[in-house]
Amino acid sequence: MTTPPSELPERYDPAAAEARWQGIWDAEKAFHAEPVARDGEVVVIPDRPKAYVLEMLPYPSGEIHMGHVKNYTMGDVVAHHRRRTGHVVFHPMGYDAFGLPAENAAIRTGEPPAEVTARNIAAIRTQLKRLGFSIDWDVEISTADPGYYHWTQWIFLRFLEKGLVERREAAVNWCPKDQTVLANEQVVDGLCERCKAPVELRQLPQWFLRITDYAQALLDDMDLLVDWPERVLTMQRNWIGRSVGARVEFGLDDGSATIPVFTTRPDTLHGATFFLVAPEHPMVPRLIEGRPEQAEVTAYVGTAARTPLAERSSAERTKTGVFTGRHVINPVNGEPIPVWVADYVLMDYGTGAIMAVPGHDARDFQFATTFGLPIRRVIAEEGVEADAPLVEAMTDPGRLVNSDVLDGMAVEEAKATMCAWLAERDLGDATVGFRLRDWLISRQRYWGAPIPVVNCPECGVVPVPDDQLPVLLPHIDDYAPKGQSPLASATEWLHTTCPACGGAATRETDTMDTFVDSSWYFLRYTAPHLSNAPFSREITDYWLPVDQYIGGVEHAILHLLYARFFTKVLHDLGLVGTREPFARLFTQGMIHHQGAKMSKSRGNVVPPDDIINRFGADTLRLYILFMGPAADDAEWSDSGVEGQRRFLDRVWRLVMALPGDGAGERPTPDELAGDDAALALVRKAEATVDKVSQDIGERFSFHTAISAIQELVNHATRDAGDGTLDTPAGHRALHHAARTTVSLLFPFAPHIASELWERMGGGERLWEEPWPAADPAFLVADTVTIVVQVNGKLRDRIEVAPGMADDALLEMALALPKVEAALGGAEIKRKIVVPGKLVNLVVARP
RNA sequence: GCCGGAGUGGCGGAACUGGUAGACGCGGGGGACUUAAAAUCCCCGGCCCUUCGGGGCGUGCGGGUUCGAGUCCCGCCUCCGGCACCA
Repeated sequence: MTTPPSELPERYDPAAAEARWQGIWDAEKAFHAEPVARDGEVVVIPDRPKAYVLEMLPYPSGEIHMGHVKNYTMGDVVAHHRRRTGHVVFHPMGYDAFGLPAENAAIRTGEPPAEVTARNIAAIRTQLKRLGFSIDWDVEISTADPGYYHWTQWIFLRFLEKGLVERREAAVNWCPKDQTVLANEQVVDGLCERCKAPVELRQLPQWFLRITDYAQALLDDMDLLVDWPERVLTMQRNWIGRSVGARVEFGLDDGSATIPVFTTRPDTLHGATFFLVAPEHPMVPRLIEGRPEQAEVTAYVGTAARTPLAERSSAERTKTGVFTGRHVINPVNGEPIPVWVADYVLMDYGTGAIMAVPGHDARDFQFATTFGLPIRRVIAEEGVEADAPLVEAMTDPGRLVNSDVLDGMAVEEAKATMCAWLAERDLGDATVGFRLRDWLISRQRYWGAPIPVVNCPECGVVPVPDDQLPVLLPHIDDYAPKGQSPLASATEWLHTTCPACGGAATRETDTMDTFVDSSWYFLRYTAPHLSNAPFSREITDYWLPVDQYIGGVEHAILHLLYARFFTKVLHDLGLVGTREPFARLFTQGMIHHQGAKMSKSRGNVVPPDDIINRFGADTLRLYILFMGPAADDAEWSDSGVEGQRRFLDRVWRLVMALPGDGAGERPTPDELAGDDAALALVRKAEATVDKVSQDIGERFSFHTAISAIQELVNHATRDAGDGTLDTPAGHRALHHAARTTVSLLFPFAPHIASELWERMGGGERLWEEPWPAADPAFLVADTVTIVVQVNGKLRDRIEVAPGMADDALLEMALALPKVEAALGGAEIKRKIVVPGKLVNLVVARP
């Protein structure tokens, strides 16, 4: 659409109206909610029901995109609806402001990240305000503010006290381009999620949060997440990867030590013919010390360390390994089996060592075949000989063979029996393994919350005392990565005294993963300026859990798992009352354009500001929700946007052309009696109220809510145009339909709705007008359409009064000429009557 | 391979509990208004056949249950997402 909005007065002018209403809402603090924790204030907890409506906070890149528009518009519709249905609505906004992009800009331009970020936040805020969201701007936060990261550090120290923080040397994912360590979650297909450089493994001292301690709780409490999408729960389950099995101790041949393994198949222990340890296994140097194999094994370990992660973890790759010259004793039969080092064994899963059962594990089978190691059958299918040779690993169910006391048992029985057998002899026990790894939170970067500890040559790692928080980011001149944190170059900041002994010490120079910041932000909104605590228990107990959380499915694992973990720990520390942060979650689909995800590199981005400039914010809000089911991906269409603008213009014209009389309350059925068109329109309005309320309140089905409003507007416009409503009752019906339309439209298109509401004499404060409730008297129709079928095929329809007796319906149906023709004189074998719906006549098929 | 989700007109989609398939919107065709255009309004759009009354077929494919299936069951196919050398 290239034509500028007409200057004609009857045309709606979004620019003027939107600016005006945004000004009114701002001045009135229309969307501020209490309670919020403030220094020295007594808290009053409301007795009305609350609704905490939250959308995932944006990273302040400086520009919002259509995904943000969709996310925040959905949240805004829900917030408006809850507000007008009697809830105290908390609807805050903030910025996930630490992170690499601002730092990378600093490396390029030398401008401090804090300044880049402040400018970007201001730009984002302006764009969000242009969309007219009902956000409580009084509680806005930025995770990069010292007032915020003070408490991120404080929470870190609580984790430290609870033993949930660990500093350890570990093989970590290292991105050579970003010069930093990555969390497992940030490595995708062996590449850095951010810059796509191949990730390397490095042994470095790093900081971890022990999320694995909460693996089981994270699984168990999914029961509390009744309104989470199934696929998100599945993704988290896959990620946590619980498997039930056993820990089994294998003694070294010289009796000097035992090496534990984790296996999910303790039933196959008699089939273990060799033993594998990971190259990084701490026992490796001891195993080969002074042996002829030492040189070869050491070389293999070195090669494994240099092999890129993606290659090493590829299932297609041929198995490699090297014999250590040593043996361990299989505890079930005393048999010595050879110990090999193989890089398909992962040090950070299970115990870093496995028993190899080539007969019943595909990977072990391949290894045995490659290196000529024995393969033993211990399970046989029905009708297969116990010693039948295996040409591939047999992983199907069957009966145990060649397994002593287990012989003849089914797999499940054998597992249980073996676990009991091992436990009795103190050789192992039933246990559970998780795929989930501890969360690596240290980053060798500047723009993050400094890890609040001091490294003292005498005392080791010493936490910074609470009263010395926050550990502020120092000013530095050069942000370029050098393999260690740029913070190390701030010498004055770096050198400090040990809080424990007072001697010379240095500060920790690593900063925290930004996912730490965003793991608790939903709590800080309730106390954005509180200076002596991160939040107040009394107030978080009122607001939490978040009633409706909305965001992109790309956060299904990372952010949502971390935030759940944080909430559980804070709960166990007695700091919050809830075990889960987000009671209901909605994950939205992405907006595509020209067949692909919108991205700068593809050049297919449609900037929201452009659309607002051309059509107004209301049109954009309406269109983004009308595109399709909110959970699905949707394809951007310029002409689709125009369609929604046309709709708003139609609403505008409907209201502006309302007759001078007829305004007022909803007419009663009696007042409309005898005026069919007026009655039908009021019925339509009431049905629309019902439909829209359900679609917003229960179904998250915004596109059908909008179509329902469009149907009402079409109905009213049509009847208003052709004179059918040119009666006193008709005018009242028309006014009621228009008022209902505007009221229902408000959550989607708040500016034009407010403007029209005011022009209809409703005043300024539509945001707090009670949500309409349908009058049930109008929801029962005075006629219903009965479908008449013959053998299940539609033949005719009849209009009858509701509640007509079955016999009467049948009689009418049988009298229909079309039905008579379809029956063709055949005998009716069965008559089905569904009251209010249909009649189905069943005859013998010719 | 394992787990989860989805397949409906030219397009996005609707049909919520088994009961009128295609609401609403986009695009398309025709018409009114206009000097013309834009805007607006009206009409027509699943496919095939038709003597213009209507008839047949139709929701990825093949079966089944049922008076009746887009919806339920069984078996496939395709697409999307997650996990995957995790012992």
